[in-house]
Amino acid sequence: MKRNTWQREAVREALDHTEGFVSAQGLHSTLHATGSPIGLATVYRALADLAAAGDADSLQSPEGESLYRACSTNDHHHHLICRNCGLTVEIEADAVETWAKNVAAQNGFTQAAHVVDVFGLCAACTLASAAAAEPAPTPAS
Amino acid sequence: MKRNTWQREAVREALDHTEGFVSAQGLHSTLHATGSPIGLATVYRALADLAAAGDADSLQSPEGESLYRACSTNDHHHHLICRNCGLTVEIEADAVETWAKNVAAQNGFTQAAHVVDVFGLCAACTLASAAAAEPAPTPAS
DNA sequence: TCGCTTTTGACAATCATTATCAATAGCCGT
DNA sequence: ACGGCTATTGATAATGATTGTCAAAAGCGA
Repeated sequence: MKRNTWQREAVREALDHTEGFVSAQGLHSTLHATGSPIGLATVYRALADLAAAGDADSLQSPEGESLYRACSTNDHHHHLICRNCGLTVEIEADAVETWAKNVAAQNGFTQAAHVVDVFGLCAACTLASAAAAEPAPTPAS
Repeated sequence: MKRNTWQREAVREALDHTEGFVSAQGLHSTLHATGSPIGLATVYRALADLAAAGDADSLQSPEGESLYRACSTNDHHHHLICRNCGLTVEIEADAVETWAKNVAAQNGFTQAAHVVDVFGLCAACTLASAAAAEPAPTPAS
């Protein structure tokens, strides 16, 4: 049976109050900062439960950490993430959803889950990056 | 300066001869199996170099490991991967390519890279899984 | 309220990956 | 072809995130 503990509530709430993605460790830090003496392992477990229950979305940062985000809507959507500043834009992808389902079905696959995320440089970072590249275009020794 | 070592060649070749994705560790094992006394750290480095040079693609499995695949063709395609037996089916996704590009552009993003992979259970594993689930469908206590 | 069961939490274990650093081997200029 | 400088290698330790362990504490039903 699933019991109702303040710890789980705390994690859920902390996640709700977070915009963008947080790592389990980050969320743990946040919770500690707000005074909760919650344990790290518990945060991991709560996060995993939340994700399993569909109340949270999880993805992996390019660095390999698992990031979580509150799933405010039932709508399944994906993200466009700036690899430099972390800006996250929610994108709808009905076309992709359908495509993924079809592709899986056509190949006899079931329980299809898809990883669809677009990483890039947002407008601001594109400019910054271009500017940073200017000063030292000479790799000569 | 970039030197040319047999180790790097070995990694590149091993990757070329591998269909689907391999983890760095897996590739290391494969290399050892073929007799190369190459070191694990070196495999990681070579793989990272290859990826940085655009000669290899990398993605992360749902379990958090980094998987690599040879970028043998200019054709950009994606994969449908069986999460149970590892069967990999190459899939074309022109529609997705276009979609990803558009979405990125619409949000001012540049250098868009997308991670589009579908994980699921292949037909065979679906059957096996269903069979395994049969014996105990009653969760009652 | 009582008792059983789940959950917690501190810590150890695990796993992939990266850093370290001395020894080796490539490459360049002579 | 040779010497020397320096990138690369590789064994191992370090790191860092995540998961397992297990006794103690708390929640929920009776």
